[in-house]
This record gives sequence, C-alpha cells and structure tokens, in this order.
Amino acid sequence: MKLSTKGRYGLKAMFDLALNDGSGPVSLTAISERQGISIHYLEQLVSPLRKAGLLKSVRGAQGGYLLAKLPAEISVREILELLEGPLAPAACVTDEKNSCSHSDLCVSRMIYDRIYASINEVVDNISLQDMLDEQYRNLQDSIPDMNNK
Amino acid sequence: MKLSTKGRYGLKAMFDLALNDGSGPVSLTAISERQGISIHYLEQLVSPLRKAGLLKSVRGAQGGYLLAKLPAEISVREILELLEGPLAPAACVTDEKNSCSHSDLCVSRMIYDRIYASINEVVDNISLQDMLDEQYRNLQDSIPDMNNK
DNA sequence: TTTAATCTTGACAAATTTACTCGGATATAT
DNA sequence: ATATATCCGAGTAAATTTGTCAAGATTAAA
Repeated sequence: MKLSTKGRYGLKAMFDLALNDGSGPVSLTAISERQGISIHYLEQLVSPLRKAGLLKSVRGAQGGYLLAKLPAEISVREILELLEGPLAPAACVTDEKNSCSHSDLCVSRMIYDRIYASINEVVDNISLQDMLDEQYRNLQDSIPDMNNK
Repeated sequence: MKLSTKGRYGLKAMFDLALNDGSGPVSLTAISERQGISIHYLEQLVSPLRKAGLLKSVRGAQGGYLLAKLPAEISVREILELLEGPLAPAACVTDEKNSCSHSDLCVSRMIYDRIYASINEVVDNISLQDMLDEQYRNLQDSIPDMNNK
C-alpha cells in the first residue's frame, strides 16, 4: 500500500516548481540538485505531467519547466494519479471491465470503494498552493525569534 | 498504491471463516475451494493471523481454523495491517527512525499523514461482523421476490 | 552560425518485491 | 495405521520498481 518513488518524487518536483513559480523556467538540473533525484529519472516523471497539461516546458539554453496553471489550480490528486494511476487499494475498484464477476455482491469491494473515496477526499482538497501555505507556516514556526517579545 | 494479494486474499479468507463461524474448524482445503486460492499460499496468510491471535487452529484430521474472537471484535484494519504492514502511503509516516531528516518541515509528509489517517478511519470502523451484515443486505437485495406484493 | 544547454524518446538493466510452489515434519480423528 | 490436517522453511519465476544510458531534436545566447 505504498506510493512508489514515481509519485513521491513527482510530488516533490511539482512542489519545487511551485516554490519557484513566477521566476522563469526551472531546469531539471536545479530540481535534481535541490531534491536529490537523478536528472534522468526526473525526466521520466516530468514527461506525463507535461503531456497532461500540468507543466509547460521551455526548450533550449536557460530552458526548463514551469507550472502550466496556478498552484491553487493543481491538486495533489492530479499529480499522484498521473504518476501512480488511480489511488485505489485494488484494481477492481476502477477497472472498466468488472474483472470481479460478483462485484455487486462483493463485500471486500465495498471496503476498497470506501478506502478509495477517503483517499480521494484528502488529495482532492490539497492543492500546491495549500502546500506552499503549509510550508510557510512551518518555516515561521521554526524561527524561534518570531515569537520573542 | 495497491494492496497485495496477501491482504486481499487474507481478508477473503477471514471473511470466509466469519461466514462459517460457529460450525467448527474450517480447513484450508475448504477455503481454498470456495475462494480459489491455493492451499499452500493460504498457509502463508493464515500463519501470521494465528500468531497474532485472530485465529485459532486445530491440527489433525477434521481440523482447521476458527476465529479466535467474535466477528464484531475483529477489524479489517487488524487483518490488513498484519498482512500488509501499516496502510501508509509512504514509509516515513510510520518509520521509527525518521529516515526523512526534515520530517518536521516536510510538507509531503503532512499529506501522507493525512492519507494514512483517513484510510485508518475507514478500516478501523469496519469489522467482520459489519461485512457479514453487508453481505446479508446484498443477498436480500438480489432476491427480487422479496420486494413483491 | 556556432555552441551549449536543455528537452525528448526509447531502450535497457539491476534490484526488489510479489506471488506463489514445494518438501517434509508434526498432530489427531477415525 | 491411515487419512487428513496444520505447520515451517526454502526456493523460485514473474512482475514491478527504480533507475541508467545513448542519441537526437530544439532552442537561446554568444
């Protein structure tokens, strides 16, 4: 029941891009150094995100990647789902073909449906902007002087 | 983000045992035939469930397995967690050692925490008895005559 | 125009995990 | 005894994950 590195690294990369939103294209080299992910592997992650319209790319020297929308308009669900597929605990929940013939009567299936819904409820309601806000709060809390008199 | 067959088959096996609760030991052979899971594989699943005290075993001829508690006292969480480990989307959520050094400041971690909590909220509150109840409702609904005048 | 940086694609491969199978030992009802 | 079970540890083939690598296309800047 773990996310793969694809999802986790992809989310980190998108968050990195959100942090640098508005400062021009960000190269994979820069993301690679900040986040500790190999450039070649990053390329794999970024490709589907671009094709899905979450990212824009700028080729050539000084090129890189940019968010294609505002951070508030990109949800964690979009990102994770693109890289991981549906965040469902079992394939039968999202399979077109009801591979499980007794799907209507399957009690396990009901459980997986509920887990799926609850995961989506969380990730649907967190945007990159929410992550930025959270990051900002964390940074404030970590500076003791801010609470001094 | 999928459960493995260990968790899924294990849950099916436990549900099968719940359906037959009170009718003496159920052999793995019987479960195997009903659920379509190989006996040898079932042995692997059942072993940790027994060691954790969810199941009792009766060895020898006419032996088999029994629920060690009432269906209402066994949650889906216990079952899945025993077979899958913590139902967390990333290891950092449950790792003793904070493998992720910036755990306090990590915004991704916050997301994984929330997903973990929401999954547990679901599986904590479904017991084998709830599954039996659901199964009963499903069976009623599938009998059209029951709603005839 | 040339150079350098970067994106883009696809193939490939090591490492890990999953999903089992198999053999044999032990226990017990009949 | 014998058939029927659980128990236990190894072993293994397939799939997935987690990358690496090479070659080419595209573009910005000198």
